[in-house]
Amino acid sequence: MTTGQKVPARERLLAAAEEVFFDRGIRATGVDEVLSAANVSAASLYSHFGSKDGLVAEALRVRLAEWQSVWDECAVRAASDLDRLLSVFDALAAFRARQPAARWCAFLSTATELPDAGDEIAAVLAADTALLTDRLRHFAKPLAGGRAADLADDVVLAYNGTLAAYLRGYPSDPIAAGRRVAAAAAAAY
Amino acid sequence: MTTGQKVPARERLLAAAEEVFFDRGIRATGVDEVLSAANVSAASLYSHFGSKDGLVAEALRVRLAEWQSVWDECAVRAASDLDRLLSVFDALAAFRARQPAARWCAFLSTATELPDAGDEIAAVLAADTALLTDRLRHFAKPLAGGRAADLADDVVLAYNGTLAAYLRGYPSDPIAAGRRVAAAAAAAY
DNA sequence: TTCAAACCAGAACGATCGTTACAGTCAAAC
DNA sequence: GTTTGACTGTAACGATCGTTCTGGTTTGAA
Repeated sequence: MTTGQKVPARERLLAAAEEVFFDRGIRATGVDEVLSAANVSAASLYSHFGSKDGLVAEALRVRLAEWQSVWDECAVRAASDLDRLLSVFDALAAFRARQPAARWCAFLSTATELPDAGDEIAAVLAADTALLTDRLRHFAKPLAGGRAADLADDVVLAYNGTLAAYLRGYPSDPIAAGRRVAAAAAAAY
Repeated sequence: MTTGQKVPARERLLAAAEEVFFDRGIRATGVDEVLSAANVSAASLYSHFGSKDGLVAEALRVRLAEWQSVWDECAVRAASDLDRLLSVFDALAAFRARQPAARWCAFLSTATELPDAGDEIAAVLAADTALLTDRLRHFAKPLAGGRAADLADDVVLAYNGTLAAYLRGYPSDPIAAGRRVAAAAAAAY
């Protein structure tokens, strides 16, 4: 079943951190829970990441890279300009399938839980937003021309709404509703 | 300037709680900060509310009542069926004008910060969502008829997106973008 | 065999947290 | 004048937190 080669402590830590921090909350989860979930000693955590915040920051960076690659695949598979614009919702569906227990969005929930987060963490959150806006503006170009930035704003807003819908528990099918709203917005251009 | 009559400790506590909890975060703010902001002793807090969570719950109840009354005023002022449906965005603008420092939505941020919140707190969050869906379904009736529930879902999603936009810092004018997206969704019915 | 690196378990640290206890002050009601 | 209730400031409690320290085990290369 398993490959047999031992997974390094660093990777076990990152996997455990993604699970417990983003499912159960960063502040709600003590370092000890991460350590026992990863079967790792405290010394390993602090030698690899320096602090709890350091681990959070690295876990966010990993997550952003994975999210970007999932979105990549979905975008190239799009059959039309509109599908490409809306591929962010397909990517979200694919991304969430890996971790159904996730509360909602790791980046936005971190922004809520750590309002005074250091520069390292804030930079990842900013990178997520930058990725989102840059791509959507690019994808919106053939559909809205000079008003591509406005259309991208609309899609980001619908995407935000989909994420927050998981937190609120309503609407019950966040991705379907988000995609429908984004499509309606695009139709207005 | 002031009326001269002393404000009871209970009200001072609620005012301070709304300020510090919803601006700076619940978990990030210790009880001591609330006490000194309200100029109140610890014994008063615990005799009035029993616990920090009890204070949070009551502050949320107050906030929900105020939000509902602000929305009331905006809804009756609406000049058309569409305006009435979109009045939730006017209400949000009016509500936020009172407390510009607020991070984003007190209910959704509480859901993020306190994933294991007790029944008392969870009930207020559920009541917020119930208020939102019930009203929007009612307002959507003359516009979408039998599909009023679907249109209400779309508006809730756009509303969610507007709130999360404050957290993300994008789009830069969350209310304008949310209203525009919700209007586009309504036009599809 | 020796050495260095990676990792472990476990105890302990200082700080902060929510909460309680104690003793005293003040104003209004009887 | 006394009593009552609301409130105060301060100190302390136990728990939990992030972090560090100590000492030992394993592993692979020199």
